[in-house]
Amino acid sequence: MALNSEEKLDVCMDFVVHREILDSINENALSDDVVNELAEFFKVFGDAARLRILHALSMAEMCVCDLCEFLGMNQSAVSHQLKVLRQSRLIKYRREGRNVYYSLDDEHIQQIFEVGLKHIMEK
Amino acid sequence: MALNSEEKLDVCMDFVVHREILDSINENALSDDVVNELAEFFKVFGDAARLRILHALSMAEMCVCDLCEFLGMNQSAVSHQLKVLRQSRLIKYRREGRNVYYSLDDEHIQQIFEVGLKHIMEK
DNA sequence: TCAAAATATGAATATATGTTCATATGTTGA
DNA sequence: TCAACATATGAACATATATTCATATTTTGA
Repeated sequence: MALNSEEKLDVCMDFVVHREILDSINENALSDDVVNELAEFFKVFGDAARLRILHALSMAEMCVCDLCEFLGMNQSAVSHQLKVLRQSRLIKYRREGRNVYYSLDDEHIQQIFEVGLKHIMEK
Repeated sequence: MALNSEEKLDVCMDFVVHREILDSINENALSDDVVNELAEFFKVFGDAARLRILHALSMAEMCVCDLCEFLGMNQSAVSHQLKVLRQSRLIKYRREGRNVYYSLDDEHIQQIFEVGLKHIMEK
């Protein structure tokens, strides 16, 4: 298990450069499960249409038809994106007659936007 | 420009359901530029390998070879991912002899991780 | 009960993204 | 100057993702 700096590795051509650093980083590494869940979570924010939906819903509950008009996208595309957001548990919905009203279901979304905006503003 | 609730729209089959809400949301909508930049920014976090790189670099400066070993990925794949992170200005590098050392270049990365972790832990 | 509206969804297609392979570039020590 | 190492990168390929199209489901009002 524990390699020392004398052992060969197949990753690079020669020796690993900093064994001590690697050991300490491996100790504190996130589990595969956590990393994969995190990636899935952020992936959802990596699409302009979904961001616009989330941002709109942070201001008001909206039905699908409202969102189609706001986004300028057809109903099917919007519904597909809403499904992605639902499955990531970022939004929730309620039915009222023929309409389905969507709203945010995560109090961190605002923070996510803030951090992202800080990054793009400062750079 | 300003539609009232009597006018037809091609997005849905009939009338927009909530004109007032749409108007106020349109007023506060993010610009296309900002939304696209935000999406590009979050897209970078939407990959497990890049998350692991960022998380590792939050603990220590590392050379490419270290990262290959840590990730169990080949050198080319790692370099390609480092390029993505560089271009998003999330990491910086310095050369020291034959090695190139990478480190974080954005003080918001920690916060991004925290918010993401909160989400996956709570749900 | 039936037609029309609002929404959801599967399949197909187009596009974006990640990895690999081969090779180029930059650096060092002999 | 040259060989070997560390890293970067273009092209090809495989996979993932977004959108469209057609159609299914749910609900309401007549």
